[in-house]
Amino acid sequence: MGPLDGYLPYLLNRAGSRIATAFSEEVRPLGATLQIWRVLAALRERDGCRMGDLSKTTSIEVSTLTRLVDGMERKGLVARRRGDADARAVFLHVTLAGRRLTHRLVPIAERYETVALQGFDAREAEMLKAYLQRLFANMDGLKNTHRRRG
Amino acid sequence: MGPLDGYLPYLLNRAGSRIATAFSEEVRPLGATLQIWRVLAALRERDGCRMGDLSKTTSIEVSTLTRLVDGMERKGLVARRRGDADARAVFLHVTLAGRRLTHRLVPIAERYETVALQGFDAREAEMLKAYLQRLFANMDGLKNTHRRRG
DNA sequence: CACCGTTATTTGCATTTACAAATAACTCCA
DNA sequence: TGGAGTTATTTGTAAATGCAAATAACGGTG
Repeated sequence: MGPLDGYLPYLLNRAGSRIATAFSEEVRPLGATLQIWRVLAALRERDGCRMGDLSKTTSIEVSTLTRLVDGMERKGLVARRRGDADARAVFLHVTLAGRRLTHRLVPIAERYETVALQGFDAREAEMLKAYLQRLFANMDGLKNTHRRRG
Repeated sequence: MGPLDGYLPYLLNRAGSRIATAFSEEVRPLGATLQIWRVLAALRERDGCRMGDLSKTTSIEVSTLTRLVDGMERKGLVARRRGDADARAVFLHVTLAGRRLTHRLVPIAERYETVALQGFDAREAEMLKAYLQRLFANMDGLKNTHRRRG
């Protein structure tokens, strides 16, 4: 065990990408991808949200999200709807097909959560999650610090 | 706070990508990228390791790594060396310029660790790291399960 | 030694990604 | 009302990515 194993961003990335690739591989036969799942999961939580919000909750860059949503629209999973109060905004809605796909993905996602947390008792799992929330909040705090100061 | 905030892979990805983008942005002026840092960090721990090992420790897909290393070689940061015992293997070595860049990146990386863990006491930080190690081990356990069974 | 299956790395190619610029629509204020 | 400055999304374009196929070299066996 070298110094890397004590370096938090490394541990974070290692764990995250391991889950990501495993999940991706598993949902591919369903015609889904990890990014598609992220969008569907976000919409499951709040349907009809705008591109910008979706970008924030999924951590997918907006321009990337645009094209991802293009594809999902072509597949009939979601539908864009221009805002009527504010015509700049675009609201994204899941379609029936999208909901069906979501229903197939949810149990897989749940299983991954279970597997990832194997050997954790409830208290430990909660602590890990709370730590990750705090970590994120810390990073969120200095958002744009680097650019804005210049 | 919706169900997503209790979903571990989501929290992991959110925290990880936030750190990743912030770090990337910061090292860009130095002519570095996050991926370059990952390679240099891995080599700092163990110089002269093979492409395959490097792929594992950095979580960068081998074919991606090949091209990344091409670029780093062009920049004079690393040097490939064909194995003499096994001519299939390629061993990667940091050059002087690579070490110099590493020295400039290390303090930045350390700062990110500090910022990410702001408000954590030593015990909490250690627990978080230990949890992430366990999480990774859990995922590592079922590596390739999906494909091999077929 | 020649062949076969395996392993390490690279290459081909289509897709995904990100930054920056463009577009479109808003708000505010003179 | 008519800019000026801002915000939301998309598009242009170059680079990064990942899968699958290709290449190269290994180990063992006949």
